[in-house]
Amino acid sequence: METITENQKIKVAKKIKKMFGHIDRRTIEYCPIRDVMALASDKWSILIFLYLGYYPVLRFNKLKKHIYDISNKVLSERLKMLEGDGYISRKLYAEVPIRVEYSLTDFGHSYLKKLLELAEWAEKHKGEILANRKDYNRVV
Amino acid sequence: METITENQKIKVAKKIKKMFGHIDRRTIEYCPIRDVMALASDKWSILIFLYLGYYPVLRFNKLKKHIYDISNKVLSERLKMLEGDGYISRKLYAEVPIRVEYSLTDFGHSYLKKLLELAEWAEKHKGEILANRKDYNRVV
DNA sequence: AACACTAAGTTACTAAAAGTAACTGATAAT
DNA sequence: ATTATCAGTTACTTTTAGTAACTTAGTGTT
Repeated sequence: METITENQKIKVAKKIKKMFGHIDRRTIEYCPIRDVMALASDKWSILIFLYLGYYPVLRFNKLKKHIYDISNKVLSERLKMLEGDGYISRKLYAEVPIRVEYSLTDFGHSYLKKLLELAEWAEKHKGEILANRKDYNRVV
Repeated sequence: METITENQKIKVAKKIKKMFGHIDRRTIEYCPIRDVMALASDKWSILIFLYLGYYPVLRFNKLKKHIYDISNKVLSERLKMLEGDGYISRKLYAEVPIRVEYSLTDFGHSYLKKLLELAEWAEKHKGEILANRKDYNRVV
């Protein structure tokens, strides 16, 4: 694992301070982490971002087939919310049967770029995690 | 918003492909996104990471006070899981009353570094999101 | 003409997860 | 003797997620 110096830890703490201002007040007033990330870092949202980053345009059922174990209900909800926050665009073709195409907006791509780095970290470190993973019902 | 070029989009798609191999098979076999991120990008986990990045050592009730609206139950569960996956270390002092200190491991700091970039993105773009946010019960 | 078929969801229902509030256990201070 | 502390746990309620059947409208099949 890449070692992290004390200096880097201090840098991170400063960044968090800068970002939050007075960190504790921010949680109560308005917290972008809670507001923005709750949707955008949701487990299903992440997969939607990644699949739409890989396949530029996907229809509802294609996306569902890729994620394979998401329900219509939740996929539909997440797509609406992600559309509502501007990450995703939805194009409706009034054909028969109906056709709907989903794709990332530029805003969505901007987010995905950052999200991907986190995903790459996960991919890189999955081995460590699985090796270390312990039953989390500790004794003491 | 920073514009994203078509070239950058293609780069992202390639990275995703590289990361997943054949993306669809991976979801069914073992997917680090699902496994790792489901815990580490959870809405409460994110706050735990950020507070432990800001305050290097926190006791249970202090952490709870900072996050302020997390329940004992969920905080306890998340801490166990994050400890189990190696992000967090837990030091128990058999004093009276009992004292337990939580802090990030180096592994946890390594993850936080990446997570922070995503959080900074959220902080930077929260205005746009709130301005664009639409009631997600669309009509058509 | 009657029937199944399609895509993109919605709906009613059940199961799982999260939130709430009271409780635990050992000790020290009042 | 009562109250307080800390780090949780437990039983119960509420919210969220998962399941499976249904919808809508036109097209192709029998």
